Amino acid sequence: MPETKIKKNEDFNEWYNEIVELAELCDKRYPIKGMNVWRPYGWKLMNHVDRLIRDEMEKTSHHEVYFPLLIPESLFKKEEEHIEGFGSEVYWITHAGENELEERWLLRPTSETAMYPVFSLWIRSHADLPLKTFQIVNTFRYETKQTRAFIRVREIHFFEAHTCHEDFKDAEKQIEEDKAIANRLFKRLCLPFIFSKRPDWDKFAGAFYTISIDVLMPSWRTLQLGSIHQYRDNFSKPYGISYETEDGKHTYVHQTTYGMSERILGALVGIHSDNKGLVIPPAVAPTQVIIIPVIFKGKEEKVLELCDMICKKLMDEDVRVVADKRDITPGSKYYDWELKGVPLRVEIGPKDIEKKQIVLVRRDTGKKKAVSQESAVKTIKEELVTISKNLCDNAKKFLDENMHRVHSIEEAKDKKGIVELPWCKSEDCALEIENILDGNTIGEPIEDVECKDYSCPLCGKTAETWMRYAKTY
RNA sequence: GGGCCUGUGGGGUAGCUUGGCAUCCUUCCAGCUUGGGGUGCUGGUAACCCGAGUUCAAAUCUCGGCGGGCCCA
Repeated sequence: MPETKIKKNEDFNEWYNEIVELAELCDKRYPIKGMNVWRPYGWKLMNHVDRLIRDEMEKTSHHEVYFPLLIPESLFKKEEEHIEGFGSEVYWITHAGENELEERWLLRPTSETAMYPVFSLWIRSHADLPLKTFQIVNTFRYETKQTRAFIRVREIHFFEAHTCHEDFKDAEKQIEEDKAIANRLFKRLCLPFIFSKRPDWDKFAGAFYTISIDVLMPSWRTLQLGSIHQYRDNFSKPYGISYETEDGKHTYVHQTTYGMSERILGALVGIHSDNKGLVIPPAVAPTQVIIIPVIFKGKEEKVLELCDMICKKLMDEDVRVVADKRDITPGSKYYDWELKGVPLRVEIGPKDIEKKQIVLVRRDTGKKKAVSQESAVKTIKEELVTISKNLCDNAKKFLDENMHRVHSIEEAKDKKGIVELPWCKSEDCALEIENILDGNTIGEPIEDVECKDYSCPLCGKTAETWMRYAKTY
């Protein structure tokens, strides 16, 4: 069996580095820190994730746009908190050709300040609302900390949805829709997650509030995969996005945004994969089924014929399938495709021709089974569903086993993963607990928040809700 | 923000202390062979991160840069 040198359960971070390179997801040898090359397989995988996101956007009447990469300094500076939050990590363009620019431009760290001046032109009346847009682009943040493939990078593959609404209430409805989108999307990715309302001091620069989408990695650190922001009219005022109401008055729109990145890929790799390589959920696997002909000299014809036939049948059913006819031994093909995380392998050899069967091997469990050629397509499609379910279940089990609702700091100290402690809503208490537990605040739960029988484990005041703490990426 | 480690063919390494022909495995290419878990054999391609310094001579010593990794705030 192929094995990584570093084992997942011994040194997760090193294992992760090894696996992204071995599986040819990205090439980290590009000579700028945090700017990695997407290799074909990694990019295909990312595109499949993007495809699911686009599907969800389509279903919910968001429209795709593409705004320029460069933003003039004057536009960027209109919202004070925003520039304070991002100021230290933007890349500036100061020169073009031989000339110094009169006004500096920056590479978007996110696109609010590029889009909103234009939204103010697009939106004139209530009939233009809601405006629901999204784009999938590269954004740039000058990261000074340690970078890590897909998890902390300087050029970010970024999904950002931006919406404008008549009032706060309608924007809140959008946030409900966003949560439903997350539920559907991450189910297909087999990634169980938690929503948390981030504490005020840690919300997005300029937001009224922020809801984060976090998963728990096998290193017991959380990884934030997405954010949903309620802006209220914090941006529409400085950027002048107003509309005429039915009764002829002018008022500012309320806005939301939704952001996700290639961190999803980092989570897929980290959570599902093993020491043999990637394990990719069928929904995003670039190849869902790999067919391996087992060829013996003189008998290859019938084997290849059957491979082609099964391959074609699966293609007709929209299964992403490849028949690997390379002139190398079957064993080395098994290694290759296990490394690449293909969910299901089909082996077809002379024995199978005789018995009118084919052999299926699952990537997640390694289990083999023979099925009749007649029912092959049906069984394969069922197996893909089963594999998905199994990946979901395993990941859910890990998350559940590592979420702890406790009432004292002492209890919290020896827990791995995410702990929830009663919280009095004071920033000082939360920051002190961060120190004691050597973790970070993730935020408050947004459901099941009842906590009135408990007191803050630090100051002793009656708790108003729970606060989650974890080590984070 | 602070500290430590590190950079040798595509990947992984030996050599560095004590300066003098760069080791081995793997990958890759060609051919034959093999084929239900990396088939075997033969041949071949391919490397000292960049710059400056010390020296007759630098992968090796010194300084700087860039890159990679780890730890602490």
